[in-house]
Amino acid sequence: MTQDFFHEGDLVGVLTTQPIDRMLDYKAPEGGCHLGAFVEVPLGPRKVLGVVWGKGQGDFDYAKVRKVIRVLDVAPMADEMQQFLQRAADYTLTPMSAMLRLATRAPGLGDAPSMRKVYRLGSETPTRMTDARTKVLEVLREYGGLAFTLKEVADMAGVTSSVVKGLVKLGAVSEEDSPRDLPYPKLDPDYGSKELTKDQRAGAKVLCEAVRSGAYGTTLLKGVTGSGKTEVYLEAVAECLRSGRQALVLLPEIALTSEFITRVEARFGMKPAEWHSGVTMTERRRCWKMVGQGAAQLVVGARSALFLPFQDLGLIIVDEEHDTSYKQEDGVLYNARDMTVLRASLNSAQVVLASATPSLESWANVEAGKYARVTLASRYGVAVLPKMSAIDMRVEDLPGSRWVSPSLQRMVQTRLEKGEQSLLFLNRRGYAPVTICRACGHQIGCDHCDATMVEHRFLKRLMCHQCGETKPMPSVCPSCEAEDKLAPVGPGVERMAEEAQELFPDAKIAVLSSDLYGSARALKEHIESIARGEADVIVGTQLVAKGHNFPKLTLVGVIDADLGLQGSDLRAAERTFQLMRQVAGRAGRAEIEGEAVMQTFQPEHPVIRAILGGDEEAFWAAEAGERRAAGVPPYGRMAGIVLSSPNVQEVFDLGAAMARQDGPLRKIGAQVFGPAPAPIARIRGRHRVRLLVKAEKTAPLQQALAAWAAQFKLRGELRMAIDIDPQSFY
DNA sequence: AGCACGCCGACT
DNA sequence: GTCGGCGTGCTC
Repeated sequence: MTQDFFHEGDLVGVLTTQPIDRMLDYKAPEGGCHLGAFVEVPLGPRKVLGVVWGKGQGDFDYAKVRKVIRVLDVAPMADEMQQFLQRAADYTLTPMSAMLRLATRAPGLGDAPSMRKVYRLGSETPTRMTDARTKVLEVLREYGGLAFTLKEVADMAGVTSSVVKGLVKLGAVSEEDSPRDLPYPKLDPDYGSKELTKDQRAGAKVLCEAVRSGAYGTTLLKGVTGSGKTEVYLEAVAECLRSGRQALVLLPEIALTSEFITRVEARFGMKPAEWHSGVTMTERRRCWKMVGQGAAQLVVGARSALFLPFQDLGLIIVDEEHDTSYKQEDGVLYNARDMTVLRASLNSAQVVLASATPSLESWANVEAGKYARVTLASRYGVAVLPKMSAIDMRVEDLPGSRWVSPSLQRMVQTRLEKGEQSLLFLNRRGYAPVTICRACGHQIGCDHCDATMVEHRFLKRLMCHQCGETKPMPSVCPSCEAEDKLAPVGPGVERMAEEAQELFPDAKIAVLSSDLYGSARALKEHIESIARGEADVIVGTQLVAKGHNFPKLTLVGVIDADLGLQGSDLRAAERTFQLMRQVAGRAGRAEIEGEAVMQTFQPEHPVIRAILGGDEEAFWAAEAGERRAAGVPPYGRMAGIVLSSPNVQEVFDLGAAMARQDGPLRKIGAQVFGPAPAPIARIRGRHRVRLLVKAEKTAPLQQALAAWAAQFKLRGELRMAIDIDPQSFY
């Protein structure tokens, strides 16, 4: 058992938020401190935030050891939280100080609890009554001794604040100091229980029993849109609240929170705590502190809510678990879904991964018996699938620069005439074409990798983004030797929009791509206007799949269904499949029948066939088979290393040196690919180069990566980021 | 992260 | 001489 209290003068090891990747020894302050205490410590000329991580090392010149300045007035970090941060740091190869910064992302933690004046009914009766005074006293009497802020009282009574102040002077209203950070109102698990369908009841029962067990476990909750997943997992939340433990619901997008909060309020009578980048500083601080004191029973938030200081976390819901935004792509690189499972296992908590279209990782974990599974049938009985079919692009008569086949064009035209919406879907955003032969469907691949070559316009060459190999653009197809049939595939959404406008000159075309919007709000407004019908044809990327409801949408045309099938992005087939299923869910809700078509050069490909067949298990089995054969996640492990610098030469030189000196990686049988330009080759003036590392599932990848990276000193402006389990590959 | 220290080129 | 660029190292 580790020591959990330190007396004044004892040596303690403190982890600070400063980027020093080790504990520093301090002397415990007057009155001592607990293990896990949040403290302020002197560091050079500054005072910094830290956590008492354990006993001091005692290996530092004792005369130089300084004393902890003070213990902050917040709950100490729980032992499980310390372990969680340590394990997450080890897994993601993130310095501990950066993990601690993630866990202390609330303003004013060090401040004394801030106070404000509150007002309640006093004991005296004023000698002279006025209408305004009567109003105030009536309102306060009505709320039986509850305290309110000055503004609240004045507003409720419909008087000015000076009336209230006058009553304070007379003693008829009392004025007191009260902490600004108030506990969240109690949620009532039985407040608004809804009548559930038989299916939902069965699912809820399984989840509630798991919660009652008080042990760790993960359950995949699968149900199509409209099957009532939310109601089911809210029952698990209710059960968690009854057991007196805290619950956390993670949502992939801030845009979804306000609607969700409303549903929580309807179910539990009060609003839960909210945590994401959109909440105010004051509210953030309140949330952080109250979560730490156990005075917030339920938190609804974005992925970073996983790092809140829960005292007794019993349940974590990851809604839309397949959503790629759970993977943090800058700063500390972590996958919130995976970290959720880690945190829950350390807390003896339950995890519910909810999705209509689960990720292959989760599917594989169910298959392997690691996760339980609850499947909800559609509320409308048999799941309604839209008509799904393929358009064989090899037989379509299509000019070189066009991507909407005549067949698809006719289908869109039909919808236009009926006043319905069509969506032209591109599997990836930006401009990242594949070179394909229009005669035989052959895609030009890299000779060294299982990846397609990407045309780089400024270089006038083809380049492999896995290994960096380049070759000149061939004039005949390497497979069927047809001349002048090679064409770049994968137009950017902007190019698609142009084509759509030419094909449908009278239609209103809307482009929906995340990189076209400055703010989340502007994007949300645009989505809403499209949903209202202010577009006839939507040209969009992945974004459209994110749970937005377009009631008038009845046709989805996947422009480039092939992109996922050649290893350019290992999750592209999965995403195509998820999109198709989500369209299916939507079509099942609307009264009008939906239809989905995929343009493909490989209609006989097993993945395409599985998607069209509508047989999910067949799709996952086929996809799992491909990934297993390729040794990629979830059957193998990958890591990305991104090097960046304002100096192009510098990054490429280091990248080449790292690829050469791969001893530590070869020791564990891992392979290095690259360097190649990173997915986004230049960000804010910094050139980026990426290496990919592939290893067997059981290989000690992190240690090898650490040893490998340690061989290189980063000087000047050079930066290195290691991304375990990267999401994007293209 | 900051901040001091120190080593080298360019200036008063 | 000495001012100031920033590369290196330290903070308990």
